[in-house]
Amino acid sequence: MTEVASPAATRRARERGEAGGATRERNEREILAAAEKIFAAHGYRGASVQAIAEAAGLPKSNVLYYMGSKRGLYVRLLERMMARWNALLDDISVDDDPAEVLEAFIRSKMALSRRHPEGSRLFAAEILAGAPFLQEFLRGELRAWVEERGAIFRQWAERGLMDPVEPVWLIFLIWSATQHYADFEAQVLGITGRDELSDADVEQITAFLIRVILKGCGVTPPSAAPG
Amino acid sequence: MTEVASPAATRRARERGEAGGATRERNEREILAAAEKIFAAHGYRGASVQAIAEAAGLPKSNVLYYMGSKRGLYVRLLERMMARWNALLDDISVDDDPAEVLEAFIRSKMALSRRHPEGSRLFAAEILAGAPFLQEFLRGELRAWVEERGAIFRQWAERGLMDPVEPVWLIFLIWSATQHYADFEAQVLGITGRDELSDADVEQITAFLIRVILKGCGVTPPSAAPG
DNA sequence: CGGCATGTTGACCATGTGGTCAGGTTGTTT
DNA sequence: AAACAACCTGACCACATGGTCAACATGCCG
Repeated sequence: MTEVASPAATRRARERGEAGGATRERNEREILAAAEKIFAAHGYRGASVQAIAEAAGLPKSNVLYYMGSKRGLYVRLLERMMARWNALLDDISVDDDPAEVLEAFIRSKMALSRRHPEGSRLFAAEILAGAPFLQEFLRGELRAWVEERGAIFRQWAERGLMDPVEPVWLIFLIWSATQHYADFEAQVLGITGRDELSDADVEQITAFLIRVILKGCGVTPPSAAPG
Repeated sequence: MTEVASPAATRRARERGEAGGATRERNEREILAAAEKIFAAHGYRGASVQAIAEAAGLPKSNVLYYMGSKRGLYVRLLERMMARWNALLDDISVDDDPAEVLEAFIRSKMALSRRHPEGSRLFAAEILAGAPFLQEFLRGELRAWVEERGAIFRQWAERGLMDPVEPVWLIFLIWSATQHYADFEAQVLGITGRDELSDADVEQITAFLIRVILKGCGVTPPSAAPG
């Protein structure tokens, strides 16, 4: 009567009337989402494949069938997050307006933390552990990214468009301030006494950061630019 | 001939000519330091008593003999860190100078992160995991701490001593910016290409943060106060 | 239908986990 | 010396870990 041996996930998929090839894609997505959450909360060692499988609603064996190994799954998640990261503020030039660029930088970084809080925490946990999987990325791509932007900031300072601050510390300031709301969400919610931050809250925080950081660096907002 | 059964730690202690009661104290200190490092890097679940014992140079049984349980050890470490935290910026008043207070705030928070990077990371890992052991502290003591300081910031704004910024976001900004250099040390070192941050680096960063944040909030340094 | 790739999973394995405990050594007091 | 508490630790336990595998189900092609 009841189809005892029908795989749970496939059965569920079929009940929703999904097309053939969509199952794999859906399962993978669900596994990646579950894994991101577990790895973010407990770090690489603290996460167990069993816990990921339960969060994804699949047997442990199935998770390993799709992902090969715990390590492979973790690396894949890190790479996904680095790709999102790399899409940020891809091209800026010395001729751009500092105020606009810095505002866009803060906004897009804040949006990334808000859209992918688990990914952000996953990254944080990896760094806390000493970045065993990300050494190369940090010392290579990311370092170059920072230096390129830093060079532009410096030229802006020379042109008198902003104070002569050390660009690297400025970038770290923006990173930390924005990342804080994803990584330390539990602290933020506990102290503010809320269940979650609304879009309005986030907009208010973003505006605060833009205002304080731009003013703090002596960057004049575009509307007040000398004509 | 050789005293086979003499406990390793005790033997070592005696070789250094330590007094009687000092051994326990020394072992406890060593265990706490080792545990802080391991918990900070791998979180509560990811840390193993075995790893802590090895880092402390003691048998696992000995660690459990001193600390009772993994959980008890973890809680003890958290409490030690919260005590350090609570000692910060204990009493400020509306009549204090905003510039001096904010500078002292940033300086002392930066010093805490620098003096106890492992404790700082331990705290970060606990928050990343959703603060399972610190809910009470966050919603109680720490929240009250923030609200008290916030009230003073607000009065300063009313008196025109600083811009009317939301105090909570300002406190989070200072926390995140300072904590960053402990929690994300691996990232900072990777990007700057150094082995460690020197005292001079830290002083430079501290000065940068003080300058940008005070200016960003419209706080006039004491030397330039209207007379 | 038959055949083959793909998907699915319970049972299993070696290893690691937190924690207990018996049996020992040491330090202190008498 | 004797007695007692404190200290120390290897051996052990029940359980969880990441990963393998054989057995089976299914999807798709002819």
